[in-house]
Parts: sequence; C-alpha cells; structure tokens
Amino acid sequence: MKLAEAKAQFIQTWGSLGAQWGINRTMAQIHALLMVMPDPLSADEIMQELNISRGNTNMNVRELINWGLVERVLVPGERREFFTAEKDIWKVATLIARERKKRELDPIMKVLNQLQDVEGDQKDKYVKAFRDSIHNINKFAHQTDKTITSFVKAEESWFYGTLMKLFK
Amino acid sequence: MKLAEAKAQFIQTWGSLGAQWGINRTMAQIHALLMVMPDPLSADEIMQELNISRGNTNMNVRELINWGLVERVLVPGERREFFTAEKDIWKVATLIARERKKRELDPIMKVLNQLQDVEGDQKDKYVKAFRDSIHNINKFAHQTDKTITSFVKAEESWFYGTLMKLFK
DNA sequence: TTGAAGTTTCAAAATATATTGAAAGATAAG
DNA sequence: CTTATCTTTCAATATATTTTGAAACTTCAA
Repeated sequence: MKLAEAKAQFIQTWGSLGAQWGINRTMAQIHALLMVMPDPLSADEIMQELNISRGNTNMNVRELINWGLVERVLVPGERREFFTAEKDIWKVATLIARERKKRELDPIMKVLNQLQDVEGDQKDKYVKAFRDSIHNINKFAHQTDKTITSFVKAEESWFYGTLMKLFK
Repeated sequence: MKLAEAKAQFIQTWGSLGAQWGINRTMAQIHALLMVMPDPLSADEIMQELNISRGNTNMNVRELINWGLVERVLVPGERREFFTAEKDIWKVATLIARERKKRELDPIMKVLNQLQDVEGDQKDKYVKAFRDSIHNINKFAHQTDKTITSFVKAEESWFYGTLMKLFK
C-alpha cells in the first residue's frame, strides 16, 4: 500500500472512531493527520489535506489544543502559526482519559451523591430498588474514578521523571 | 428529594451520559429506568414513563437486548412481554466493554495491521513518521485489547463461579 | 497610519441522527 | 377461521450536530 493511501485510510478510520466516542469527526481527523506528520502543519495545509473549510479547521484545532492534544508551534521567520500533535500514544490516552473524566465522570458522580438520599420508606420496594441501584452505581463510579486518577498520575509522574532526566 | 424527582433526574443523567458515549439517549434512558425498577415493565409502561413513541421503545429495547443489557420476561397469565435490566453494575460494565470492543477496537486493529506494511523508503521522513506512529498505536491497541479481554473474562468466571454455587 | 497577511467568529446551510405513528405483521383465544 | 391484542417496520418528520464562508478582527511591517 502506498503512503498516501495508507494515510487517508488511517485518517478516515481514526475519524470514525472519534465519532463513535462523541468526539467530532473532523477533530479526530485533524489529530490523526498531525500524528502521522513529522513536521508541524499550518492551518492552510490542514485545510488542503482534509478538504475542509477554514472555520472548521480553526474551531477544531482550538478544541484539540484545549484537550492538550495539539500545540501551537512558532516557526522562525514565519508569520503563520503551525500545529503539531502529541505523538506518544500513552500520553494521548491519559490526556483523553483526564478530559473525559472531567466532562463525564465528575458530573455524574455529583448527581449520584445527591440521589443517594432520596426520601421514603425503606419498606417501599420502589424506594428500596432505587436506593440499591444508585448505591451500587455510586460505588462503581468511585472505583472507576480511582482507577482513572491513578492511571493519569502514573503517566504524569513517568513523564515528569523522563523530563527531569534531561536536566540532570 | 422525592422518589419521582430522583428517578427522573437519574434517567436524564444516564441518558446524556449515554449520548456522549455514542449510545443513543433513549436507549440509555430505558436502561436507566429498568435498572431502578424492582419489577419488569411492559412496552406500554416504558412509553408512558419516558414519553416516547411505541416504535422508538421497540427499537431501543431490541438494541438493549442485543447488547445483553435487557431481557424479555414472561409474566404468567399475561399476554404482553415484559422487560427487565441487568442490575449488577459490574456485569453491565463488562457487557458494554465486550460490545464496544467488538464494534470499535476489533475493526481498528484490523486496519492498523494492514497499515503496518506501507511501502516506501525508510529514509523518507514521511514514511518513517507514518510507520512509527502506526507501530506505536498498534502496540497500544494490543495492550488495550488484552486488558479488556481479561476484564471481561474475570467477570465471566466470577459469574460462572457464583452461578455454580447455586447448584452445589 | 495603512494595508497585507493571517486568524477568529457566527449565522445560515448542509448533513446526520433520532423519533414518530400509522400500517402491516404476528400470535393467541374464542 | 376470525377477532382482538400486541409487536414490528419504516417512510416521513423532527431534532441535533457539523460545516461553510464571508465579514470582522488582529497583528505586523513598511
């Protein structure tokens, strides 16, 4: 398989994967493109490669920067901005895990905690069933929260350790 | 907080969580409803509780059954079908993990394996960058695959063990 | 200043996804 | 067989999300 074809297929696969994950397709495609490119790209290059509009490019690059998956790069002597993506896939995974925890797990845990103390007679089977369900889901959520937190922490401290070595 | 209000809030929270995960909102809401109800519900009861149409109910219940999250229940003396949800949240998690692995991870692994052998000179930095990226993502995918498989297996064997005890 | 080069915004249009409801299809009881 | 009850299907409709592109804005160099 030729490089161009392989690249296109990777971008499209990563894009639909993103879509299934509630991440918009273009955002995932830009990320895929930047991951396989050795050098930073400008907004125009991204537009061209993916055949998307300027506005779309701008919006999704900004979102990728918010997630910490893409960085602005200044190329000396160039007026334009360039963009580059995090290429270490483990780091990508922790960045995504952290962001999704913040957006999804944290809010649902807040709600679950409130729902714990629903009024009513424990003898009422509807009240009992509700309480039991919420209690179990809450326990599970706490467990998941801990797991994600330690996953993210582990990666961060590994990264910190590696970074520090550079200055020793 | 009253039960009715708490139930409504749980259903709506679970629903939007599902939506962020690429699961359709109604499907997640039906699942939430059935999780907190002590007894099986009929299609009409689901329609009423969630204010949705018959077709929508039918379609999403069927999908939940496909995922293994909901079961048809026959109530003696009743013509209608009733539905009940898996209430053990760990089991729910493994059912979802298994289904998502099948739908998302397996297909992308297939593509990644094909993309491994892109033609071209290793000295070409574009070829090299592409190969390196795919290689790393592939390694990560295999790791993830193993982790999910053992998670699902562990839950299954735990379940099997528990089930067996009943017959001892 | 001025204007050229680049970036951002956002209302409108396009696209994708979910929902409805009526009609067709099953199934069981009489 | 016929009817009543319940389930499924699917084209039409409604809703939600994404994308466009032109105008407004920013920045830098002359």
